[in-house]
Amino acid sequence: MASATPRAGKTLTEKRSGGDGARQPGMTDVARLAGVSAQTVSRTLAGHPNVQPKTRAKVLAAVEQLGYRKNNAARVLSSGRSRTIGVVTLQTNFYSRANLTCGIETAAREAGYSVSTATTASLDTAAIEDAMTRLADQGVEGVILAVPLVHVSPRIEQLTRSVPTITVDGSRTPATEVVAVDQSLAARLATRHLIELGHENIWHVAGPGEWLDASSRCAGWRDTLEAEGLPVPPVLEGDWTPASGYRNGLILGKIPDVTAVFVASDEMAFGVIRALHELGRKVPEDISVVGVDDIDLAEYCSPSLTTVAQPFAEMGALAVAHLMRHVADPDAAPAPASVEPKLIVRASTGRVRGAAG
Amino acid sequence: MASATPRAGKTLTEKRSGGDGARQPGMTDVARLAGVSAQTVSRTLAGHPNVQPKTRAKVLAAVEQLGYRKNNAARVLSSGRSRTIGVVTLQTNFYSRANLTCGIETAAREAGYSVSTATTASLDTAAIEDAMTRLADQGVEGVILAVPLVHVSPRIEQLTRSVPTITVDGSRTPATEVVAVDQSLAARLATRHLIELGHENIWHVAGPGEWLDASSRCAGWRDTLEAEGLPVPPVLEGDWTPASGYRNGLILGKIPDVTAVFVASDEMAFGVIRALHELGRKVPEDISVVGVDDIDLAEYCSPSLTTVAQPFAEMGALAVAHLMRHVADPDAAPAPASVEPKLIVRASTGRVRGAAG
DNA sequence: ACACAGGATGTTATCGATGCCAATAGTGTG
DNA sequence: CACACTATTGGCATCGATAACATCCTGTGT
Repeated sequence: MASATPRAGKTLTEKRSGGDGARQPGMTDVARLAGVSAQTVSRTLAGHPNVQPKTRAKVLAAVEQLGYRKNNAARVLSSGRSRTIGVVTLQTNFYSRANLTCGIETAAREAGYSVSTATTASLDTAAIEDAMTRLADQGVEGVILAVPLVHVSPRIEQLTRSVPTITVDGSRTPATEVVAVDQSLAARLATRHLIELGHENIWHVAGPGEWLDASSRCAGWRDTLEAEGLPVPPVLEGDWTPASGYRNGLILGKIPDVTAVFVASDEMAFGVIRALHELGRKVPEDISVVGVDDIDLAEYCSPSLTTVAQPFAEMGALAVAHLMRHVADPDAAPAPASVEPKLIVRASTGRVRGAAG
Repeated sequence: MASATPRAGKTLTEKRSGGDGARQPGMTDVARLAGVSAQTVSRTLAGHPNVQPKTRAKVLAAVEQLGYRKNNAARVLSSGRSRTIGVVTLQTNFYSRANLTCGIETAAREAGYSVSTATTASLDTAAIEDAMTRLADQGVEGVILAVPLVHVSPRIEQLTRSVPTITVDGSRTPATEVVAVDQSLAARLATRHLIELGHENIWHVAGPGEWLDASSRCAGWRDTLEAEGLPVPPVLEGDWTPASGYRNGLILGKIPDVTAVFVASDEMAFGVIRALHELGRKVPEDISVVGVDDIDLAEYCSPSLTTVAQPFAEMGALAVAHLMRHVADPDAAPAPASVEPKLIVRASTGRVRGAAG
């Protein structure tokens, strides 16, 4: 009986052959063709310095000829490094998400890393745990948590301890660095702008309270008003959608004294403006509106939207940079980074009616 | 001399220990603790039926106790299946991209697959080749090409042959299935709607000519006009951005006879409307505007935008379904799928002025 | 009661690349 | 001219899980 060994060899062949007998060439195949050892092939491909140009050329030629491609799984298994980072985002198609992941992807690629995404439908601790677990199981070297964490569950805590994690615009966990836009500053810029235009009754349509950036913006708005000795009206809360902005706009438009609104996102601001329009209150003549994000459309609605721009792409790059540093040296001290937002004045804000020119 | 073997053992330990001596438990550790073989652990975790409940329980308990997690790289290497699919998209933050990837991610997860993304900055053949190569090197089992391919280079051809590929809304390659929205229908719906409102001079602001969906929409618009015996005005071309819509809107607004415009995307439509507004031409009283996409904001601008909705999320799911089928049976005959868009009438279109009521 | 089918579990080889160490070749110095 | 030293290259074990094969054990039919 030609039992175990030969049979295993045959099995191998069958496994690889997708039906046509061809097999992906391996490093050994390349090595044989080039007349060197597999090890030398590995070194050549890894860009190791100590390889003679002549040898390198031979190897590269063989690689070319066979159409050889490195097997990623094997490389990962053997080296223990996956060269992949994971990104956790919300499933919603917010402008910010699209831009952020874009910046992350680009920066990661430049650092020689791949990106694996895991989205979560909700801010549920369980859902986020699940997303992070999926990434961890995939063997990512680090994770960028682009969701606003409210509670940090023990499980998440544990995960962030075993996998370097950077939180973007979220709450800070003990083991996590945070890269964030200074949301409080964004709110102050917007509110101050309105105050400078003479407004004294400035309302706020906020994002969901569970979101850190929503509450930061709210706080920034409140602080600015209080610092100026202006009244702080009740907060209206939306869910980031234009529809929620619209609903709140309908409420706002019926309140006589309101002359300005700081809305926590451009999308909601669109809804607010729409509602005000329907109620016959003109923007900016009757009411000034400021948004946050500077989405592409902000400049092209009527009136064009005054807003606070957030450098999403740069944030993505920054997050990757921090993550790389953290991956390289897990013991490095966390260095939270914050990026400054920028006020962009357009046509949706104006001097309060009747105010001194 | 305790030479080679022991030393290698030590190396291992050092490699794993991230400084604290703890090591990720492996399958053998679990097996030892549960008092079974590694194979049984594997079977249990793979949900293999032939495992006694008692044994399964022991294994699961051991897994739990050690906090064991399967090593993905090892699994992939040994099984030859990565359970990962790749998605190639453009870096631009178009609404469609965000929604599509969302649908893909969700569907993939439900099918037990992970998603790895690769974005390309341009439609360059080289850039797309690069993105696909990155994914292929990562060992994805299939690829969803969510970019509109113009030319299919030999290299891409070759890649699609070795990796099951589904193209979304792109041109059809020999080895590729296509899942697409019927863009021509979208254009016909929009154009017919305008015709029914009495418009006879219907212009079109198209997307970039290299994009298949742009040219399909353009063709659908042209065909409909010709079928009705209406004049076919010159095509204005934009680049999907609101800014390009604005530029074309400025041109359109100065042409006296124009009473309706079919714009190839909502974002451009916003720009067009904005320009018309600035020129003092009212929408829809003077000019009716129809967009395509039904972005979230379409309903909340003034006037709310009549548009043709595209079921992006469903398309993503459909693409994944087709890909899974293709991965399971690479020899299956391609079955192109097409999804129907839906006209959504809002306030940016109206009867042509002076037309019979 | 015995043989046999079939379920449950263990054993072995292997996936493909890399890290460490050994071996060899080539260079410079006293 | 010998020795030390370094630049190159090869050999071996190994990462952790799985497929195929071998084995053992239990229940059932005649």
